[in-house]
Amino acid sequence: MPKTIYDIAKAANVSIATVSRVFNSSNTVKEATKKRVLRIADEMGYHPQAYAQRLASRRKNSIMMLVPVMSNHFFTEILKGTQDILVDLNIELTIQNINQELGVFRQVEQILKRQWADGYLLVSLHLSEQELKKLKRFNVPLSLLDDVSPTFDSVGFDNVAGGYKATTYLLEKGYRDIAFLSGKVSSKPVKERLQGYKKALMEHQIPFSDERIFLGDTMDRDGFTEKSGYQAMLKILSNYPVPDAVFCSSDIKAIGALKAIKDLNVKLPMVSYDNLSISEYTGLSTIHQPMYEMGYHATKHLIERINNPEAPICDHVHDPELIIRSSSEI
Amino acid sequence: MPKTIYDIAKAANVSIATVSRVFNSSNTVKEATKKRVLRIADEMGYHPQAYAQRLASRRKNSIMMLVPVMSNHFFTEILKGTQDILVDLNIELTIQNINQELGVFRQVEQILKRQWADGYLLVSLHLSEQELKKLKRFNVPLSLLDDVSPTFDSVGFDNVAGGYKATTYLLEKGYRDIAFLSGKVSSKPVKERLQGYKKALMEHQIPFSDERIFLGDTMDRDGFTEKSGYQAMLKILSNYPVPDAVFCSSDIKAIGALKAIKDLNVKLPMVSYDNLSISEYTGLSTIHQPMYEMGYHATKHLIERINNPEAPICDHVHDPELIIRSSSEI
DNA sequence: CTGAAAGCGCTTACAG
DNA sequence: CTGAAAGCGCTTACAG
Repeated sequence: MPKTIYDIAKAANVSIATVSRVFNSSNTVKEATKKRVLRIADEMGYHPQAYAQRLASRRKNSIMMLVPVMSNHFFTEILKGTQDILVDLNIELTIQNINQELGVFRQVEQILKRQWADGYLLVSLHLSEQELKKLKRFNVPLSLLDDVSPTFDSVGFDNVAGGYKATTYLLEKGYRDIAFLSGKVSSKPVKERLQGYKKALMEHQIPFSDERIFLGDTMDRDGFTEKSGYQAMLKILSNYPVPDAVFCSSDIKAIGALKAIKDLNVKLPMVSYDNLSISEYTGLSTIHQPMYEMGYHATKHLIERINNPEAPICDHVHDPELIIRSSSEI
Repeated sequence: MPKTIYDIAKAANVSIATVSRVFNSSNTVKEATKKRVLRIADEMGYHPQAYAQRLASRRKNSIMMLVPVMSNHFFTEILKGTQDILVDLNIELTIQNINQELGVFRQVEQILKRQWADGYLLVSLHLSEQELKKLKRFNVPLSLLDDVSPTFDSVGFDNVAGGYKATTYLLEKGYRDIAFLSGKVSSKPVKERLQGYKKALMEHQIPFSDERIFLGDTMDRDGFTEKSGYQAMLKILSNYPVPDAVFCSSDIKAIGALKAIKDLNVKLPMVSYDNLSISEYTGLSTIHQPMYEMGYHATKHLIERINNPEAPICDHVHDPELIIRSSSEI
């Protein structure tokens, strides 16, 4: 049987209040008593139960991160930024995986209701503005990461600008027939990147055509997989006329696409999106997103919001940066 | 202010016991009452608080996964296996990140003491046998993943066999001077893979030499990074004589190594380890580990252990499988 | 089918 | 510096 505060109190010959004070590092406890209690607690393997503690204190000292883990590297970087803030403040972080197939909004709502944490970090969840407004009623600090919204604090990317930058680069190199290697079309970032692509075309007086959007057949993880990129590139290369450059919606897809290009032994310049750490080693020209900084800022905003619920809402939009490596230089 | 069970009880004109029963889907509540309570609760945005609920019921219905998130793809696959079991059983999963720089054992101990969950899944933590024994005293269900131990249920890989298989393949192709591209030498999987490498050499009467072990300079994430692989391969290629084949301790390192090979425009056959999903698209010959299955089995064992603490300890060791692609075929 | 009441393991004014 | 006691928001025999 696990030990309780009563067991420790009895063994140390003090009241439970004293034991509690020791564990909450109150400095009103005599040094000798403190030491004794700590020793006995250690011997008996005791530590206050998280649940009881949080119920009684009504403080949670914890924030929760909701993520669709699909985003691998992306997520790891964000996590580093988050942890760098939290460690100093001694705030606990719990990660909850959101299953994209099971109704994202309902899962979020369920979690908020249960009052696990002092605040929540919603990563890449892309809820609609309407859904976000509904979450307001829980009246709980909440920060969006990889998203922008007037409803909550948010730290996002300008995906439109990213798509625009990537496409413009290819246009300025003289390519006219640029394909868009898309992810799942309903995905918010994909839509925005496409929008930037269109804008760039328009500025160069190149008509946009639906037929220049290519998709893989596999659509798990919003189509952000190597396989899906491979399939789409196969389609691009079997098209007539073959486009003379490609803007690819993600690095992971680009890795798959690169293989198709290699397998068919052709050349096709490509710029993609994300700048994962493998991208540097596979020579991808790509749009970089400062993920660490995002994690850092979003977490910071959340903490500030917890401490001051009435502060004006703030949103950060990080500018995308184009990084040129070999994939775009034929 | 968040609503409590009292608010709902009052609004619905029932006792708090009835409200509680509704949320615990007891079937002793009259259908009409149930509906009314549910409607009112929904209107008021009420749901039982996790903390209070778990304290009162002494059931947690939740398991916790402890991971050093360093392992990207690896982890994602495992998570899928875990979730596929948990969803059906309606058990909650909490993910806790373990910081490898902050004393793994102490963090684990701390978490176990706080009694968050009914059981814990320790992923790739590689605690020593001695440390594991110390955890016994918490008397809590615990399953190891990517580890083997007689002390707890475990699902691991035979890293020695994997290293042996990879090296033997290269030996049988006729290569005699095979380098080992290592990760951090203190890492348990690295040690074991090295052991398999040595065993294979010995069987072919090839003397082992420390000078054939190459390391990168960057050692974050136990040296499992592209950068570290790149650095190490640069060393290999500047060595005289240049080895005629390489066994690389991880796919991520191999991606970096591949770039070095390409940059210097040489050829060097290589087999690596992990079979990440990018490996298929970058042509890595590698050792495959069935990660999904592992997640699945480890979770299953944990649930069984929770239901039957006295069952005999069981451990699964998954056999590694060699997958040949282009990187080893010059 | 429903309610009154004890209890889960803590924290924290309050009093000394 | 320490203790007695109320309370955090729930669940669950027990009784009806």
